[in-house]
Amino acid sequence: MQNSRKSEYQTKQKAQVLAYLEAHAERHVTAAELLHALTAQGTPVGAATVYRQLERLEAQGLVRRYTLDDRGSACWQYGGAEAKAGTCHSHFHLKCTCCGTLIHLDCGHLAGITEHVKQDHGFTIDPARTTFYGLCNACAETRKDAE
Amino acid sequence: MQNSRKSEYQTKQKAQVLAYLEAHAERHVTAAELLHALTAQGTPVGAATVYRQLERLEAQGLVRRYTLDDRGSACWQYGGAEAKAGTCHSHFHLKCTCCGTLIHLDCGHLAGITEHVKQDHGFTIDPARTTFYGLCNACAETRKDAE
DNA sequence: TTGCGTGCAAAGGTTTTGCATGGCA
DNA sequence: TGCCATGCAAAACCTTTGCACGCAA
Repeated sequence: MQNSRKSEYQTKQKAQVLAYLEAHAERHVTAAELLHALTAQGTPVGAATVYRQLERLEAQGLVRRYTLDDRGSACWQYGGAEAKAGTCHSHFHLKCTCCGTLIHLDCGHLAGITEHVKQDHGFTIDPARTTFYGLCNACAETRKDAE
Repeated sequence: MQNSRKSEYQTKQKAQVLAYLEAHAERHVTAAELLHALTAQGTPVGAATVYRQLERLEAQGLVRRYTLDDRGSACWQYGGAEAKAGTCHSHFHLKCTCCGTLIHLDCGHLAGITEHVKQDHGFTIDPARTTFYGLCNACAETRKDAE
């Protein structure tokens, strides 16, 4: 494996995609949304290019790809500095199934889970892939009122 | 909201789909596999019917729908008696990203997670939706050798 | 100038939907 | 008999791929 990477061009489209993901780092973004938003911005980017850029960004570890079990549409989220530094490997993520917010959870209690499961259950959890689904405070309240 | 459900017919196709899911309860089954297997069995079922049955079974809580982030293909797994009895709500699931095995994890230590996160982080985890991804013992060994 | 990145269009696959027919109650 | 479920086919949808052109280095 080599760290050296082939010459990579700096294009407007690449900058646009990355900029949008960065600007909405707290949310997950679908390919369709990205496509539509860039078009609305007056800097339309082809679908193929969007997917290719996302694929590359994912390979570089700058964004993470999620798959909501709604339909077959995937979504991406900017991990940026954290993902680059690799700090996200040591904690878990909470994702609200209602509003889609992703919460980074740095907590010693939670960190012990990985060890516990490995020791007692013989299963190596991959925190980078594991996400807790549930309801955030705001959505829990809203739903409580609704029911 | 009514608990009474409309009259539901008992058809061969429904029995076939459920039987196959039950017979492979330890695995996740894709729609394509289900379709192919039933055809091979000599009891072919239309694609539309398979999807409609899966949708219904999911609504009834008998099977769970997963989405592997590989491609846009979903997969289902029988939860059966456990899902019916609702016991799966109190524990978490471990899923091997390598072989796809699903492990039910009943553990007091893990059960405390939900409470802890709710208390300290204001987030209500839904164990029924949350799955830990990682490597099971077998796959961890295999991968260790490979690398 | 070189060759990577882009755009368009077409292909690929999965899942959904409409409509006429068949089968369960 | 009445109505639900099925099957077929077509559509919708997301994503990938091929190829020629444009643009960054």
